[in-house]
Amino acid sequence: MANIREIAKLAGVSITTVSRVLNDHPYVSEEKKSAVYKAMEELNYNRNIKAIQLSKGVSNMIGVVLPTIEHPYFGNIVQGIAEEAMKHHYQIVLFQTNYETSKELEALELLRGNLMDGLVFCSRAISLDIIKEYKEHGPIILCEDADQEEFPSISIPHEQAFQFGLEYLISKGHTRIAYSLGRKEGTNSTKRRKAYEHKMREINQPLREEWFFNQCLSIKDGQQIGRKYKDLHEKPTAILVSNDQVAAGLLIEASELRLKTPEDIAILSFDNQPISEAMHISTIEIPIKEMGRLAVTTMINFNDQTNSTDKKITLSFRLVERSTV
Amino acid sequence: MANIREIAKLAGVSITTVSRVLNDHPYVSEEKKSAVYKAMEELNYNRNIKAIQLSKGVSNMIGVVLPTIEHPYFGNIVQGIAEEAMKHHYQIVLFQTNYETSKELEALELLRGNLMDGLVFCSRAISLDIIKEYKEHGPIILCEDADQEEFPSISIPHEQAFQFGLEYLISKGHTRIAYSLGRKEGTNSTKRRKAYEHKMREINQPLREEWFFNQCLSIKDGQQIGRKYKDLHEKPTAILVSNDQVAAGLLIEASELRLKTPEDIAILSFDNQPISEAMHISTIEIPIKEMGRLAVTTMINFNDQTNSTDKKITLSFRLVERSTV
DNA sequence: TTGTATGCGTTATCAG
DNA sequence: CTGATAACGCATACAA
Repeated sequence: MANIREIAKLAGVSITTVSRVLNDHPYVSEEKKSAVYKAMEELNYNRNIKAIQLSKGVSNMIGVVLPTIEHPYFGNIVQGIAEEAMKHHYQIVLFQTNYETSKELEALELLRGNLMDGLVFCSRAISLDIIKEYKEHGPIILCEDADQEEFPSISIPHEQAFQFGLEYLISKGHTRIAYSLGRKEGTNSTKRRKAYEHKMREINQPLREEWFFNQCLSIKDGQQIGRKYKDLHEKPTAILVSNDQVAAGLLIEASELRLKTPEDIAILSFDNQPISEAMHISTIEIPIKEMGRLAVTTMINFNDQTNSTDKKITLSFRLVERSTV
Repeated sequence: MANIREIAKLAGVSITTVSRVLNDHPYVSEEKKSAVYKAMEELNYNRNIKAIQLSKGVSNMIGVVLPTIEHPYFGNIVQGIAEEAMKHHYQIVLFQTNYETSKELEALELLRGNLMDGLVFCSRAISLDIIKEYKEHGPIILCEDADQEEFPSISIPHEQAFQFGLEYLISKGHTRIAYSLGRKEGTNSTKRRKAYEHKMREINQPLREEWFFNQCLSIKDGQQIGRKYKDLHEKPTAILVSNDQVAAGLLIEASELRLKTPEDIAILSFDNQPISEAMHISTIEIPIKEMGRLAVTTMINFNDQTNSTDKKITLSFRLVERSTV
């Protein structure tokens, strides 16, 4: 592995000159330049990026923390992150944590070790207090609407969106409304839950524990809801579910139970993934990919932000009416 | 940012001793050790991983090249790669290429620059000849059954699997069989196409160009097939599709066209993703996640492979009979 | 336009 | 058990 020093020696110039040629700096005579190129050719030279990064003190790498890449929601965020990162010549380091705090901590430790320039938390299990300890080691962007002012965040107003969904269902004549969430804890889920409880109180509906379905992320979880629905004494007329995958599963199970949608059970979900379009599921679209893109631009512009006012970005949502409500 | 030198100075020891403490080397007296710890505490010391990597000449990073993370197939591979990589304390650098050779080349160039220890090609557009030029810069693992001996590969025997699928359909009485592929070019698709043509010749069936559906990857593509099917003069009685997403889309469209499955059109797909289980789609399971895992172990063991006999790993497949055939 | 010298932060060798 | 010194490979301030 030839290095810059050997190139310099063979080309009969200084290391600096080689470096200049390498980085397209001006003020290098054509003769020296070609001598350097020739030497590089001869010694089969390869730049060592890690050395450059060490010397410059940056890595052009962004760490991305998420529970799993297999869920469309996170696939989408990563897609957005990747697209934007590529534009700015950043690489992406993926941390699949499966919501294990030890793995999330590992990502933070690598940020501390300067391996990456910054971190994007797509979702987290670890407490904000712990994350705060790593604040000095680089920009950390949160893709959630947590009640904090420490970190920039990109988020969907989950509380309003959930409330909006409930109001839409109510406007369609429903009052007996069930709901599902992706996680029991977790910022987004908590916000949604709060919105639900608030709204039900508003229309004088009791909170029925058996109308709340937890840990619902996949198609399978949606089918599970369908089977539980069947055994329910008191049946809801509508359900607001955590995402399109769950809605798809529920719809499949409902059709097998000979339930009509929306007549027997209306379904409204979130995300607007391709599967919801294919199955004509009414859904509330949230700009997931855009969230990923903004996370990257926010990170890159982190240092030249004079005011901290625009550190918390809130995206919008949009109702997509199809035929399950 | 305090460094090892400052720690040494404050602790009143040499750099070497600090390094020893940092790396849990033996032969350091307790007093010096605690002095070093104290200094580290005082100066708020953080190790610089890039410096370590430069010094050691390794990065513990694996580059993963794939067209998009949004497709379940690749999500699955990455899941496998991530799980195995984590075990061995490797990080993953993601390259979303969208099948653009320039982006694939970028990944190769970063391998050349020693940014990663190795590369896994989950799928590629770039020619093998170009990849070969980067062979010396680190282990490159191919997740495909290409006709080459240069690189280790993990693959599904697509030709046999496709053939097996066709034979299964034939055994169910079908002779008029359509098929879809994910890509026009691409190693796997080419293999599948070859298997199809061979089998059709065997049972004396003509090759009908309009029974071949290309570029089929998503649910939407599957629905598209359904719409095209409707307008077909000569209709096939069965179709072997590229993956479960496509099958799901086709099944949805078929049901909207009031077509019965498998009576009017039998559907057999590949992968055995959750969606196929949910929709009772018959499919040929291939161990995608396992492929990712093996790619990592192969890469890690790359150097201590004495013989090259086990460099090409072929995985198996398995028919999952459900109700679309 | 070119080169010298120093820094980036750590590990490894070798002598003591 | 300990430490000086040389890598690792490159960038850059400063001097010429």
